Amino acid sequence: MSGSNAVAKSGAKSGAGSAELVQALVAGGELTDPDSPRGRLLNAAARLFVEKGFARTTVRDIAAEVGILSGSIFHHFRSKEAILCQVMREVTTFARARMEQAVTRERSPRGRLRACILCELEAIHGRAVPGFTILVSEWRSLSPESQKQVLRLREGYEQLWREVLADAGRMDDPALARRLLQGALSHSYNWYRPKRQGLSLDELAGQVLSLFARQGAA
Amino acid sequence: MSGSNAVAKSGAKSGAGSAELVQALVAGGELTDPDSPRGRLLNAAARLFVEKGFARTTVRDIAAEVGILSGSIFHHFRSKEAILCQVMREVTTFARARMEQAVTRERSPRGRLRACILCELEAIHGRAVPGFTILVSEWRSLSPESQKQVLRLREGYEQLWREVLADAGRMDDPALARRLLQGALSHSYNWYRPKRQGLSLDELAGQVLSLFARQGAA
Amino acid sequence: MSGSNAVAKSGAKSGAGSAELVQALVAGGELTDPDSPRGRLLNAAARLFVEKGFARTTVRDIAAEVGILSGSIFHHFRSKEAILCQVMREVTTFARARMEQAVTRERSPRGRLRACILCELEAIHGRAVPGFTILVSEWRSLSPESQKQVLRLREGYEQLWREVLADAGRMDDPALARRLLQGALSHSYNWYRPKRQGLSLDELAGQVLSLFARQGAA
Amino acid sequence: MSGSNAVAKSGAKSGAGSAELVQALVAGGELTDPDSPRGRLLNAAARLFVEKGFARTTVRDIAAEVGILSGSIFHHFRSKEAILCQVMREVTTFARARMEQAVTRERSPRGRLRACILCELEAIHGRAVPGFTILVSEWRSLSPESQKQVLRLREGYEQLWREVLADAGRMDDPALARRLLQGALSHSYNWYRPKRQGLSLDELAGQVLSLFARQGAA
DNA sequence: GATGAATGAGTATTCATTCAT
DNA sequence: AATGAATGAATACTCATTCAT
Repeated sequence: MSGSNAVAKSGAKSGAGSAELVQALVAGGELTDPDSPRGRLLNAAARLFVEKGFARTTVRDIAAEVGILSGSIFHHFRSKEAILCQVMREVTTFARARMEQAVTRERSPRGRLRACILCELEAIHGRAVPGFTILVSEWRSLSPESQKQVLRLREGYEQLWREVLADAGRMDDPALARRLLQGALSHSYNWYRPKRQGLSLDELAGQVLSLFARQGAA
Repeated sequence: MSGSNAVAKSGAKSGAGSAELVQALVAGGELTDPDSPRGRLLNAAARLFVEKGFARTTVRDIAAEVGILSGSIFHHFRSKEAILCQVMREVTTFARARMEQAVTRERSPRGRLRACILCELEAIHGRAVPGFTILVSEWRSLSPESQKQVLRLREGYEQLWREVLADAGRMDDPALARRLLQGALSHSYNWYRPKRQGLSLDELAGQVLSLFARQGAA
Repeated sequence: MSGSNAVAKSGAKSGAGSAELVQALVAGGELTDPDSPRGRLLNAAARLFVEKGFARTTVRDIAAEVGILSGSIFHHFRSKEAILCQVMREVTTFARARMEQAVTRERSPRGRLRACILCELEAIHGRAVPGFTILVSEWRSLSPESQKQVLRLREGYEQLWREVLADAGRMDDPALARRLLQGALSHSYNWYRPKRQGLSLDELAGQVLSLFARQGAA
Repeated sequence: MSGSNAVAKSGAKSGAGSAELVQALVAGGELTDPDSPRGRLLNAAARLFVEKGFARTTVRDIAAEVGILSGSIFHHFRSKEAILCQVMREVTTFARARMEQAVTRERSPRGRLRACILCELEAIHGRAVPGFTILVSEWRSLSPESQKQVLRLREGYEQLWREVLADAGRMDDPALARRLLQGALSHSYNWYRPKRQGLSLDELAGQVLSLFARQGAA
């Protein structure tokens, strides 16, 4: 999903090396080459789904975005829903790989938790991986079968979160904490604007961390 | 919005007296009588918008739900969007009145915060006021003009939240705290099932409170 | 059809005495009393049909114009088309009576022709009888049966025109002349604006007369 | 607009060479090729608008006329009104080109006036260019913006008329004369039937000419 | 005579999808 | 792989008309 250029431009700390990560995943067959026609289609769709929502995005919109006609899309994807599904799969794959990388770099439990928070915030706000928010916002637009596919891929991502959370604090229930955190973070898409608030994502991550794990555990 | 029967059934602690609240608001012209044709339409629409989303709900669906034909809907509302707007207005009005009531009953700052959290959780999960979640999930389905109308009504609700938050703890930024909390709570619609988790809304409110304001401030 | 007030206000030469004419026709059962509910309905409908066209005028529009609800219209008329038909009948009846009156007053053939032209221009431009233009513009909105009814009433009006034309000039074919004249006059509804052109209807009648019967015959 | 076959069939004097004229205008991008799907749609729409009126013609009617389904129309035109607008534009373009051609052929002022009259009569009665009458009859069905577009194209046509009129007679006001003439001619659509009256369009043009410019000016 | 609610057939328009070229 | 035309079912919305109260 992630356009290599977008990654390059971001310059975010945990985004360093994202271009290489994409290349590796493409090479491993886990991601579609963002420079292929199919990859460009996925990127355009992801952007539009985020911007206007799945139902309000037409295949014509997507086609126009990459400069082809709507009919031609169906040479690449069986259906509009298949595009959404693939976007979600690739977003999930990439977000997971990226978070694993980020977590590995950190040594303290609290540092790892902070890395997870920042990673997800960056994903939500389109640093490196456009389309992450639709995993939540368009979940119901997916057929049950597609949902299962994506859930399988998502498993590891959530597992990692829970381990980091369990490790980081004295919370009784890491799964619950994850859920609350997920809601808090994904909702930030609706209000966070870096320019307007004069608050960087990194700072926001810090605030979230201190609010959720205030007593300095770990 | 809230059908008096739904309220009666809920039996939730802070829901006590909701039927009377609805009656008072209807009498004051702030709410549509849930037993009028228009009110039944609003209730049905709210339920469907929550369940399937605004875009995937057809006016036929709504009409069928109350046993009329689709064309007849436009005797009561100018457009499908006007229904969404009115649902949001009434949900907002009711949620605000209900939270004010609940907050008034509490004496300690922490008690008031807990009351707010519980109130919003109950709203989200359809105790007393079906349709609360679409304030977030379907916000973009509303035209800018309608958004302004709803925002004006929402103002007081958010103001109350910020006051309670500021009062309850040592958070530097009540507005930020509110936003994170709002995301965390509203996302619970996607995962919380009272039966499955063996966790009551009241208990969940407690958990949220302890996570967000752990060190026992206030 | 003709509102007595409109007539009173017009002050046009040949319009003098229109109020009395209306009263006489109402008394004779040929016209609906413009102050009765039915008459007000007909007047409102006539105005709207002229303004927006029959197809684009809804029964709601008509009802709203006289301050009742759309359903109530059907206590007065069987259908929307019945309103159009009745408007046309009354317009025709009145226009004919009015032209007979005007022609009688003139002594010269040319004077009578001029009176006819002025009469029709006044009818077209809503002096005294709103709705005259729809006799042409909405003719096709009428069912064949209704057309026949109106045609029967119109007969005498056209007969009078042809006599006056035959009498006034050396035209070989008064019927043809009438048709050309009718088109020329009725089209004036689309472009003639008394204010803008600084041309009174009376002057316009003069111009038309000199163009159609230039050599001063009669 | 004009199907080449229709032109070929007409055999009217001034219609000679109309097929070539259409071809030239199509080549110049001023007219849609009447054999393209879009052109067939325009032709069918023009005929139906003339026959039943714009409001009473459904897109289904138009689609059925060319053997497609109603939805497919919107592949070619943004809206029903866009079809009306394009019909009017093409009718105007063609009528103007045709009249210029006809006027050029004549040497005397009176001959040129007669050519204009005949040209417009032929246009009105569907010789060579179906849809001309809707320029008058459906003018109000057009949005103000579309009206402006058509008016711009019509400018030259009316300019030519006024020049020919000014040149042909001693009329004080060519613009007024044109308006009366336009009304007289366009109304002929409602009554002229070549078969019934035993009057050819050419003869009718002569009668109109002698009525409007009787004294043999020019 | 009027109301307000409902009907039901009809409207233009949208859009994912198909397919011959 | 792409095009352009078409499909066909669905969409929101309109409106003349009916009818119990």
